[in-house]
Amino acid sequence: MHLVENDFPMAVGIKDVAKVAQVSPATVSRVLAGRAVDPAMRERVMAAVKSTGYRPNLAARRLRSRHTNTIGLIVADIRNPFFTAVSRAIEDIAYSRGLRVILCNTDEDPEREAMYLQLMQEERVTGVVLAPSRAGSESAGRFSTDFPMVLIDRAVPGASRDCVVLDNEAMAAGLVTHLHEQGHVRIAGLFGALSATGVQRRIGFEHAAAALGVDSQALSVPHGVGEAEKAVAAVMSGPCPPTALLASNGVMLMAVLRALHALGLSVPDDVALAGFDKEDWMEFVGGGLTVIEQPVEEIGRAAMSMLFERIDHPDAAARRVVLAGRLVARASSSPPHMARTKIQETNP
Amino acid sequence: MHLVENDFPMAVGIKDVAKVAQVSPATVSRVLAGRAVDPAMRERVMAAVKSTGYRPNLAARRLRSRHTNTIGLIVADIRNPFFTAVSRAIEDIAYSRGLRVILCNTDEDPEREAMYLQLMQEERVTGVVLAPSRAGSESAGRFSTDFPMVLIDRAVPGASRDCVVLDNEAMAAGLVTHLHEQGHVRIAGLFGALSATGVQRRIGFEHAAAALGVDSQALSVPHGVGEAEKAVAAVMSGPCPPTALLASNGVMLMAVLRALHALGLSVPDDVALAGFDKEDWMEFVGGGLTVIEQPVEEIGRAAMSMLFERIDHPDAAARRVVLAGRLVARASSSPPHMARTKIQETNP
DNA sequence: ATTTTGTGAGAAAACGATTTCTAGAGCGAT
DNA sequence: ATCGCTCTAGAAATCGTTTTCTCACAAAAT
Repeated sequence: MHLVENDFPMAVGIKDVAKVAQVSPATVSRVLAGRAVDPAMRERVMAAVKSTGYRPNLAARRLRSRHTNTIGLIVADIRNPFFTAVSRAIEDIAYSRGLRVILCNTDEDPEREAMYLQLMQEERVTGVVLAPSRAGSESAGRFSTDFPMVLIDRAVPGASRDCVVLDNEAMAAGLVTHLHEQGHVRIAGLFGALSATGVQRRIGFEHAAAALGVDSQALSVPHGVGEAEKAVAAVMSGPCPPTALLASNGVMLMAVLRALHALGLSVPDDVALAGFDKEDWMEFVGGGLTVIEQPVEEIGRAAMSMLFERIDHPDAAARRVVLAGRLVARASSSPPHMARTKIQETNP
Repeated sequence: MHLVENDFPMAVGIKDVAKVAQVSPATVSRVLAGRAVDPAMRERVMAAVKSTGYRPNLAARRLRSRHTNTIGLIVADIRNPFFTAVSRAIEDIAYSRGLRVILCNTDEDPEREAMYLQLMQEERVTGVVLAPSRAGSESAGRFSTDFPMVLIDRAVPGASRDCVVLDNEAMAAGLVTHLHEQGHVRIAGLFGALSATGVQRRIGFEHAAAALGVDSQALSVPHGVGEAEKAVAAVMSGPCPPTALLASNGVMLMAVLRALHALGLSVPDDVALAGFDKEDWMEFVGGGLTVIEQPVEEIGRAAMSMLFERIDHPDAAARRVVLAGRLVARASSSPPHMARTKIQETNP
């Protein structure tokens, strides 16, 4: 027995198919594009395609036809489950519409973001969905691109660009209100320093805290391993530590949890915890983590339909879709001092 | 103030640049490709590129040069953190080598997998890294493609194809051995029905259990929400339920956890739990989940270097790289009956 | 019966780059 | 001084399709 030798399929092109089917290349093209041709010829062409194993060369097709049927999807962090969820939604929609997707991951690096945006230009993509980094959102918002683009998750408030975002301020305020209702009056919030989202959530947090008379402390945490841990350690070792912590996204939530774990503090007995982004595992820690769940599918759908409309009407006015999240209240935001209360009941 | 009007950049091509720089298109091409040209001309060309805002058309470039500098990455489930981790590693390597990546997600659907493989053909990709579904791995293993391809994570044992896989049998056996050492003698394992990986882990599980005299029960769980929950409920409600559960991957582990939660059982007090794939949150549940950690970066690196070698030597013999995982032993695999033991110590 | 209209198929142009081919220039060796 | 070699730059061919152009033929309208 020997391996299947490479029979040298020798790059069968449309001309070869045409020769086999005894028609012109143009006719093969027309058959493949599903346009009107004589049924008998169509039959011959289909047979020839099958027998030759012909696969059209997409580069040639795109060059000549001048549309790529490709969209770019540029996200800041593919490991963040929020982005993978949105990506899947977008990908499904795109492929069901016959569009290919180029997925790019910037790792919150504005330079890589710019590089990818330029790549999209060179690919002559039909459109782009972009979750910009903070620095990126400023330039992306300002400068005009050759292709339709919609921003998701993060967007500068001023720039006139299509975007779909969460109502971050309201959601952050909702979280603070919830914690306040649970009896928390000293709350610290940790916000990503690099994303517009983090900034907006911080603003909502601070305003709500001020309005409710909550003693609040907002920290901007740089992107990078260990940063959140340091911040939590600092805030919890103060003279009068907060009774509740708020994290501005799922990754941050994870980092806060690790920091608390390292400090030997448990949720919610020693400190309450709430945040953004719902991930599957969150129902198992701290008796269930209280979070704002984002409508990921809807974000994807909205982004894609905005993109399609933008493609159809390049000169229409920019629109901004603001979606609401859902507060998932669970045990991690329980009232403060429960642990101490219990001890007092038990000890004397 | 009015918006920036679209000034119709009107598709500036290499000829326009050539005209501005007063050289031939060939010279522009050579400058851009970094080949030897008169420094003065190079200067003029660079200036012209900058002033015209020229971006090369990749479709044209690929058509003429006959290489796409693109690799396809086809994974079964992008939401599975294992695949996102491997994807990131591969993406980083590819981009650092000047290759673009097309990321595709098959959702364990052999039909989509075949569709994507065909797409890769049409894109004339330089190579493909594929994590096949079970049905897919059989066909992908058998049939020859026009491009170099390496399989990751899952691979049929017989087929002569490059692949990099975990030593699944040994790792599963290691997990069983570990549980046995902890005193567990009744273990149930849940394995994905659709992946070759699941099958191999099941074999390792069964062999090790038999060798150690462990009372084992192996279940194949179909892909789909709720399937694992049903299986766990069935196995735990039997007359003599196992004292430990083993899950064949991270997603399964999550599902088992949810099922146990629903049944009101806690880990490890009511039942021990261990599995494959290490995710960040796992240190927080059940006192820390015992898992086999896969060397994701190394898998990505190995896959890429195999792919490069395959590209350089298309006719070399197929190779199989088998990597070892690392057992992360934590509290979730604690000895059985600890809860009862504690109660006995405390109560009398 | 003749002109108009419409339709389908082949020939040829075009898409935008890279690569090959060709010619001229520079330079060292005989 | 001539030959031959290397090297650079422009002209032209080329990659594999789709699209436009052209024409023949058939059906509809006058």
